[in-house]
Amino acid sequence: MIVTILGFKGGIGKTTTAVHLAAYLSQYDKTLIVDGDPNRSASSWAGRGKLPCDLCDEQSAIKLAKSYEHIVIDTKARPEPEDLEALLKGCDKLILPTTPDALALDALILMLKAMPQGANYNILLNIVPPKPSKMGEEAIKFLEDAGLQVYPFVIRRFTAYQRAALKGVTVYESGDRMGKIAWSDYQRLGREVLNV
Amino acid sequence: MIVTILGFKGGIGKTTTAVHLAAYLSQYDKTLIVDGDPNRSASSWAGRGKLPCDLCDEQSAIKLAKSYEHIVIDTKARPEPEDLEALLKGCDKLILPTTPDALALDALILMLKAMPQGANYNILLNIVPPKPSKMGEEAIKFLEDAGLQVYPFVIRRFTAYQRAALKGVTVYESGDRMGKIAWSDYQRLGREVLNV
Amino acid sequence: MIVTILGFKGGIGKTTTAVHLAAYLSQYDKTLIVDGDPNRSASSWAGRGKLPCDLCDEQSAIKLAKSYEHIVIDTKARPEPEDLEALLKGCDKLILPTTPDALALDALILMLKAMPQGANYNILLNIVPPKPSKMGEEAIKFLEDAGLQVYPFVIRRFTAYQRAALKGVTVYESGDRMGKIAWSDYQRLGREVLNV
Amino acid sequence: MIVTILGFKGGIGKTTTAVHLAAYLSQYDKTLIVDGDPNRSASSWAGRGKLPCDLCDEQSAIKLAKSYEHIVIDTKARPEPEDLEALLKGCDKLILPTTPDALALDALILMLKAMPQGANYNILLNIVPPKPSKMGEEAIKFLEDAGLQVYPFVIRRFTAYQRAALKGVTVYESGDRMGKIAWSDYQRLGREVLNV
DNA sequence: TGAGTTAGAATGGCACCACCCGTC
DNA sequence: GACGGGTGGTGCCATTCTAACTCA
Repeated sequence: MIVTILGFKGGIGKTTTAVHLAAYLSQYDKTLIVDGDPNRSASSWAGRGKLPCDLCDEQSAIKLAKSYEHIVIDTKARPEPEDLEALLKGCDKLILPTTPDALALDALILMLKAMPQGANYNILLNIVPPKPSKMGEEAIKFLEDAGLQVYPFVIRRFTAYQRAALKGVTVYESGDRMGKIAWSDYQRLGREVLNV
Repeated sequence: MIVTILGFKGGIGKTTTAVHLAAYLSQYDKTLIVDGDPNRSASSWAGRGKLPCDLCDEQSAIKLAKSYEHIVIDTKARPEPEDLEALLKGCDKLILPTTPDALALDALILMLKAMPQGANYNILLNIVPPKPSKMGEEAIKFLEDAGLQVYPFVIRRFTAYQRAALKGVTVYESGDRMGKIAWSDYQRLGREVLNV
Repeated sequence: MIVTILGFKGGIGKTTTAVHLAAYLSQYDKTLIVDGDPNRSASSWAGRGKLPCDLCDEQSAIKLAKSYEHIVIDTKARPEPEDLEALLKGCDKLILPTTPDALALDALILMLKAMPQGANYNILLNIVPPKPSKMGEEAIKFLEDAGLQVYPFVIRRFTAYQRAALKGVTVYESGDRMGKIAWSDYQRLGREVLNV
Repeated sequence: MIVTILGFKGGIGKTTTAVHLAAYLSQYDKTLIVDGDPNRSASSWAGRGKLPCDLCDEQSAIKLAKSYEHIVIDTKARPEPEDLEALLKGCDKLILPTTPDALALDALILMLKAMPQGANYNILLNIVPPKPSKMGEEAIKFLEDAGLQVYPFVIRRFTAYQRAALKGVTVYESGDRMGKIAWSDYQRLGREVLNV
């Protein structure tokens, strides 16, 4: 399965999503992360420690692809509208992470106007403030009302992710107290992705 | 005074910084925000409500500039290295907001390698988690150790900013409980900017 | 019990009455709202949030009716006189909400001339201005003097109803400050309806 | 000038608007109210007292029209979409009163989808709660954001209107304490109508 | 008829409490 | 395991304005 993580702007946890989804998939089969981001964020993550899956850049991806069962592609931010069609064709599943704030949601809806009908994509609410806040549910409701496909669950905000990035590992292996709890969010996403 | 807000990646509160710094400056003199971001984030903010200062795009900026005492420029993310020199010459002060996480700091240091010596810039730690967390101080220490110019204070993370963006006003006028406290962070920044 | 809410003109709180009476009845038994209004007001209300009872249109009503203990029918405004007899036969109780202003009362009396003798109906004064105003009592006295069957209590006017409609819930669950007080009016109506 | 008052649902002050706008126009020229409402609300109003302008039904309107400078038409509620075009052609100005609650606004927007482009119409916020409430401004903002033509002022809610209807006169002549204040709202509307 | 008084509704402000993340 | 702090919810006070009553 080829999963593409697409971000329309920076700072919405695109790389974190790619790394942890790949980590989940690698529990079941050989998985490769393709770091297509100009910032090389995923490579920077992996370079600090040891991820449970392999990583390469876009150039090497074509050659390596045939050896892996699952491929997670971390694309560059702000794709041109003409790239959208090609991105959709080149993957089995397109995941669009976003933060639940107004500016990000606006930019997301603007970009999705160029999305072809019937595309196999899903919006993923990311970096959602902890429970007293209702931003996550409100954002899901807002996007659903706009007729968009949104995952009915969210990835919560935890400091553990930043600490994991610093160590170059996943939250599950970060040794952080909230690591297991944070990991459960990505287990939920992983189950959803594998069921399709 | 012309202040340029430069972001090397998205989601680090560039627009929030531009809007609130301009709001601070407008207390003392006529201030203009130039929205150079391709997402038109500042315009989107202002369009929802009423900001205490005027706003225009880059094209109109040249004509309007002479009528304003202070100009705050919200640039596009990920400038090309060759743009850096021009940006520095075109302003009195360059502010580079960043979040205190490892990935953002890495990208920032990477970009600052292309920065000319003696440039009049300052890094601003933004969206810093609340006090039990030491991320803000650690990031400041890390950047100072790397020989970079960092403001010795930070802008804290508050939900009030997102609510203010939704209403199209500054946190000070958002009526939010933490609005005044959040505003005090930008007062600190504003004082620092005006003293130079 | 089948309760029909009949309005002779728009804007007299017919849908609000149907929704809240159904919510009261659903505390005791399974209740269904039948949205017979061409504007689909009740459906619009329920579509915004979550009502404590089910809802269907007139076509589905026949099939669903047997599964419910109580049915509240929100009819279309301005029924033809020949529909009156059928409406009366098709329910256990007919409630005619009206506002306490002269124009609405005139139209109501005009319509009730076509009402058969001995019919099991009751007029409900709705959207009554707050207490310094005597419109509610005056309207009740006026209708009683005209020999009509009027409930001896009223439903007061509150902004909470509009906010509840916006949220798609009942006033009791709207979280509004006056919500509980407004709900007490419908509790009074509900008790009266169940006692018959 | 021929002004048509069109209501998509009942209870939104259509007749009150027709009567008071006609009263305003009759200060300057001979004015006729055409009572096209099946409830004969305007006739009921006039029948109780004395209005400063004449009144007739739709049948007599054609014959009487030539003797009057201004004609205000009170149409029936819930016009069929195919009537819209004819209504627009048959008048110089179309006024659509509405209350500022969510249900009425929804129904209004639904109806305006059938409105031809470039039509000379204006929405009038009517029966607006007194000042601590922000419903009036919010409704205006909501309708403007939807791209509709709304008058930038509102007609406030006053009990004086109901008392005036009972007496069969305008609020200005009702002797009510708030009568003059209420009348000023319709003066604002009348000036706007005559300027066009 | 006009002015002052009182009751009640609606918004906005502030203080208090519960919950949970994040550090020690 | 304990503490500090942000976030949301509830309840209370102040303000403004309508609507009715009373007095001159």
